[in-house]
Amino acid sequence: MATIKQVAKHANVSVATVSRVMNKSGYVSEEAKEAVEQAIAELNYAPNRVARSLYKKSSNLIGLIMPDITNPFFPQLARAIEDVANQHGYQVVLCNTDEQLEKEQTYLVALQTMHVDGLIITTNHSHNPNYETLDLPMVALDRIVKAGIDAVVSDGYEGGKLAADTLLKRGATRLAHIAGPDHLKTVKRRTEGFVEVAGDKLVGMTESTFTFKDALKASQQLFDHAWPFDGIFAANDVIAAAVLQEAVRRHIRVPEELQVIGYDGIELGEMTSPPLTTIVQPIYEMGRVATERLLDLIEKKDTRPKEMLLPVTLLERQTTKREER
Amino acid sequence: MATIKQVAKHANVSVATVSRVMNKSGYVSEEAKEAVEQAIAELNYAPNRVARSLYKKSSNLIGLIMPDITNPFFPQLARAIEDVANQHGYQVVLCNTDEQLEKEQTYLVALQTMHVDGLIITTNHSHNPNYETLDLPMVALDRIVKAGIDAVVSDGYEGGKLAADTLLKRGATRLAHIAGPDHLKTVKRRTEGFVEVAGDKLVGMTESTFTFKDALKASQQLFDHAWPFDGIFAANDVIAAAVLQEAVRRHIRVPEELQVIGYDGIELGEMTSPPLTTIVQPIYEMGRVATERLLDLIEKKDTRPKEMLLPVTLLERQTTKREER
DNA sequence: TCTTGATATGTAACCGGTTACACATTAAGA
DNA sequence: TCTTAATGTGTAACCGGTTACATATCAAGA
Repeated sequence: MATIKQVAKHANVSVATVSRVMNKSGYVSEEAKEAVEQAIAELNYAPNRVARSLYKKSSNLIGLIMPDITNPFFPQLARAIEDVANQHGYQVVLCNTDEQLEKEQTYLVALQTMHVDGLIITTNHSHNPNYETLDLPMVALDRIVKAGIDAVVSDGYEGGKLAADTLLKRGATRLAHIAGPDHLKTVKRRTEGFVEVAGDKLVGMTESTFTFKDALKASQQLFDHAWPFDGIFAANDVIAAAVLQEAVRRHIRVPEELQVIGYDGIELGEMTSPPLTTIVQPIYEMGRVATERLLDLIEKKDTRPKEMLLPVTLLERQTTKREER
Repeated sequence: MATIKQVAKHANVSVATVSRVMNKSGYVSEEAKEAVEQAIAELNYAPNRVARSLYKKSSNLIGLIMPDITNPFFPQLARAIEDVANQHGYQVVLCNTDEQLEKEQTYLVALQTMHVDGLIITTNHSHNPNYETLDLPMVALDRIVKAGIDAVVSDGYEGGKLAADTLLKRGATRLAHIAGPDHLKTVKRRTEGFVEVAGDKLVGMTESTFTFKDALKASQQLFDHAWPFDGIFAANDVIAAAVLQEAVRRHIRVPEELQVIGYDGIELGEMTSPPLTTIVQPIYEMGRVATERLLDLIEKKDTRPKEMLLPVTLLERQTTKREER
C-alpha cells in the first residue's frame, strides 16, 4: 500500500497538499489538485485509516453488542445496522455477549481502546455499571438500558393488545399466553397489553425463554394444565412455532380449534405449517432508525436523549381465522 | 483514557519501561515492574490499540465477508468465528455483500486500509479478481474461491449420497430433488452425490435459490409436474421447509406418503411440523476450524494452502420413517 | 505606491504506542 | 584487578496521517 509521502513525491508536492486535496480542506490550486489526483490514481492510493484514527481519535467503527446473533431476531437487526453504517462510511464490529456481564466488560474495553465512535446495545442489564461510566455515543435497541440513553423500541404494549383484540374478534373465547423472560422490559409490555385486553377471558398463562427447547416444554405444560383454550398469544415467533408443533403433535387443528399469534415477524413465521399469524415489529426499520440516530449523535447533531417508539402491525397468515364481515 | 506517558510519569519511569512491562519484552527490574503495574491499575490504563496498530501494522481485527447474515445458515458461522476470534484477542468486522462484486470491492479496500489481519470469505466468485491481488491471510468458508486459498467445507458429496441412501433404505422408490443455485460448487456436490446414488429411482428434479419464496415456487412446480414421488431431498433446510409446507397444503402425509430430507442442520429444522430429518453440516465447527486456521496463517504457523473437508451426519427427526430392523 | 486579505504551499509538531540504540551498572570469570 | 556479558533504563525515531503555523505571491483598494 502506498503512503501519503509517496503520493506527495510522485505529484511533486508536500504531504500537506495531498492531505488537503483528499479532505477538500484549505486552499489548493487547480494544478496541484490534478497532479495529486493523478498520483493517487496511478499509485492506487487509499489513506491509512489507522493513522487517521490516531490523530482524529475517531475510527469510523461502531460496536454492535448483542446477546447472540444466532437468535433469529438479531440477524435482521445486524443487517440493518450494517447497511446504514456502511452507507455512511462506517464499519461494524460484532460482539456476542450471551448476556454475560463479564464478556460485555471485556468487549467494552476492547471497543474503547480501538476508539469506536459509538455503540449499539441490544442487551438487558438496566443496572449495568459498565455503561454508566462510558463516555461514548450509544443507543439501545429493543432494550431500555436506563434513562439518559437513547432507545429504539417497538410498541410492545400495543402489540399485546392487538394480539388479544384480534383473537377475540376472530371468535376466540378462552385465551392463553406464553410470556417471555421476565427481565426483558420490552417483552413484558407485550404481556401487559395482552392481559389488559384479554381480561377474564384469559384461562392459562406460563413463561418461557426464547430457545425452542424451552418453548416446547412450556407449551406442553400449558396444554397439559390449561387446555382447552381456543386462542393463544406467544411472546415471540419461536415460542409460537413451538406451540404450533405441539398442537400438531396433539392433533389439534389450527386455526379451527386453536388460533395462534406470534410476535416479531421473523422469517421463520413464513415457514411453519400453517404459516404463522404474527405481530410484526419493524425489525429492519428499528435497526435503521437506531443507526441513523447513533450517527447523528456521533456527529453531534442532537444530544437530547430520547426514546423512539415504533408501531407494530398485524400480519395475518393462516393460524388465525378469516375475519367475518 | 490514560496514555502511556501518564502511566510512565506516575510510575517514575520512561515510556519504554512501561511498554516493556506491558509486553513482557526486554529487561525490567522487579521494582520497576511493580511500580508500573500499580500505576496501570490506579489510572485504569489500557493501551491504545490504534497507536499500536499503526506501528505494528496489525490491528487484531479480522474481516468477515458474507452474502447476507439474514440467511439462517450464516449466523451460526458468524457466531463461531466471533467466539474463536475473541478468545484470541481479535475482533471481527461484519460485511454483508449480497454477493455484489462492487460492495465486496468497497469492503475490501475499507478492510485493507484499516489493516485487518485476515479475512474469512463466505462468498462465491471463484473468478473474483478482488482477491487475487490481495496480500492478506484469508480462508474461504463453505465456498471454494480458488486453488491457493485455504478452504473449509463440509462433504456435500457424501451428504448427498447419504440422503439418497437413507431415503432408499427407508423404503422410498421414487425420488425427487430440489437443487440449490447452480453457481455454488459446494451445493452442487450435494446434488451430484444424491443423483449418483439415486440412479434411475430419480423421477423429478428442479432448482431453487435459498429464499423461502423461491423454494415454495419450486416445490409447487415439482409437485405439479413430478408427483407422485415418495422421497425428496432438498439442497438445504429452507427449501425442505418449503417442501414440507407445500406437502401439508396438499394434504400429503409426511413421512407416511412422502419422506423429506433437508441439508444444513440449522435450528429451523427443529421447528417445522413435523421436525425435519436433515443432513447436518457441523456449522459451528466449520466456523471454528476456519478461524483457527486463519489465526495460524496470521501468525505464520503454516502457509501451505489446504482444503479442509469436514464430515456430515444424518439427523433423523420425523420426516423420514423409522428404519425397519 | 503601499497595504491588506485571499490564495497557495511547505515544514514540523502531534496522535500514542513500539523499539533500536546508547549508556549505565553489576556480577561472573580470567 | 580487568574483561566481558547480562541486566536495566532512557532518548528519540518511527508508523502514516492531520493541521497549526510560517511564509510567499498576487490582486484589489486606498
